[in-house]
Amino acid sequence: MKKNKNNHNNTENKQEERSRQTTSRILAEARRLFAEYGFAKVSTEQIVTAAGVTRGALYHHFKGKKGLFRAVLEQVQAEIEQRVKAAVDRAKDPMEMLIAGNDEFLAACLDPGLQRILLTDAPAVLGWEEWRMIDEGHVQGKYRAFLGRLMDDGVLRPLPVDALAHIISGAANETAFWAARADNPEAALSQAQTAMAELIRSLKI
Amino acid sequence: MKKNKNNHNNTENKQEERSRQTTSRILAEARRLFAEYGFAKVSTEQIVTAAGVTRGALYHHFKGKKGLFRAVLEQVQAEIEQRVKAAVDRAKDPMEMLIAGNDEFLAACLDPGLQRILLTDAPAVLGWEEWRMIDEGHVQGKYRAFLGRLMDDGVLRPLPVDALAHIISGAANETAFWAARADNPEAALSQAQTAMAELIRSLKI
DNA sequence: ATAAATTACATACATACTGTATGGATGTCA
DNA sequence: TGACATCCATACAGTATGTATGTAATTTAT
Repeated sequence: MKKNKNNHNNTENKQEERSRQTTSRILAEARRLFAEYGFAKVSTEQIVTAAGVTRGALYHHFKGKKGLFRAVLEQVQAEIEQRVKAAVDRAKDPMEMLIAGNDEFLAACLDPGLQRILLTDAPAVLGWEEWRMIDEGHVQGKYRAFLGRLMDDGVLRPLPVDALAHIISGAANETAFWAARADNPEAALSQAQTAMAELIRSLKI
Repeated sequence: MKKNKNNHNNTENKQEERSRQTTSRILAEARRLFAEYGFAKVSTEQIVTAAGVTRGALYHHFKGKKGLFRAVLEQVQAEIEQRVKAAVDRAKDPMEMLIAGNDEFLAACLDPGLQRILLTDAPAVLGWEEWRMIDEGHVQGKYRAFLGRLMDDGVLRPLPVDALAHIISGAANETAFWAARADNPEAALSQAQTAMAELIRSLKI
């Protein structure tokens, strides 16, 4: 037997608990260090030392440095998705949902550390295709869905949905970089949100 | 004395010629390998072997692997700038120039190898800020210039120029990735160009 | 013209980092 | 309780970068 399958509820399992602790501590330190210094400049040794374990633990729980990065990325993506989803749900009609989601995405990406992980390192480390596939399940997919729906409803002019989804999401990514580095990031964020909203609205029929 | 200052015309200088040869061969092989495998997966040894020299030559002419990458990037940027410039010059009014330049940029970025160097690896290797500064002098600056001019002329709605320049250029970058990976890249390119042109035109007053 | 100095590399070396193999300690289950 | 699995530390091998040193070719100075 491998798994404790009939351990239905919370029969306390010390190993599982220990694993979770170690895994999450490695994950947390990796995220902090990747955010601050970037993937290439952080060694696995630094990460595990900060987490109070050895590289053995890292390679036991993750598929190498890349695997660890992937896990960090998924965590970041999940958090952003949650924020965006909440903002979207607060909006009324689809058009406002799209814009609210975009606003929230821009706001969430205002942190340079998060940007480095999500937008700078991820495509380089995982390759654009894998990055895109991961993002598709979180942010990118939503853009496409809303744009498609808005076109079907006759709110937006008919345009190639795929192309447009990438246009919008690419614009958002790059704009987030810019806003984060601006002299006044908050003001820049606001400008970026306004400009993108204007642009999206100008796609109406 | 250090320099051969009074070597005005083509008094043949063997050392200079040799340097140029070596430098350009290293540069060419580096570009080819970076394009195919990405910065991280190519070793300096591979590059110099392909170029028929040793790592000593590389470190003599460039500031390490990063310095070599920077040189490759500048070369790529210069080529793209030239293509874009030519396309812009062929257009009539400023609005058409902007769109023609954008079309040409998208077309130039259709090569995945070029994308990897210019859009994927460059920000990760050099950091977003240095990447931006380099691009500012080539592509990004032109977007801003045209957008600013079109607003001053009252052709485009008044919007924050900086934000808009990043929106457009970010959209172009991401769209290029998408088009290059599409089942039919040529068709996707065409769609991307059309969609972006539509979007830019919809910013008119 | 020849000695001195500079340039353009090649070679050798020190260091660092990744991934894997191995082993031990603890926990789990029959 | 004994077999087995899990978790993780340690040791090791391979590879990569950057630097220091040496050398031959070439340019400059006298």
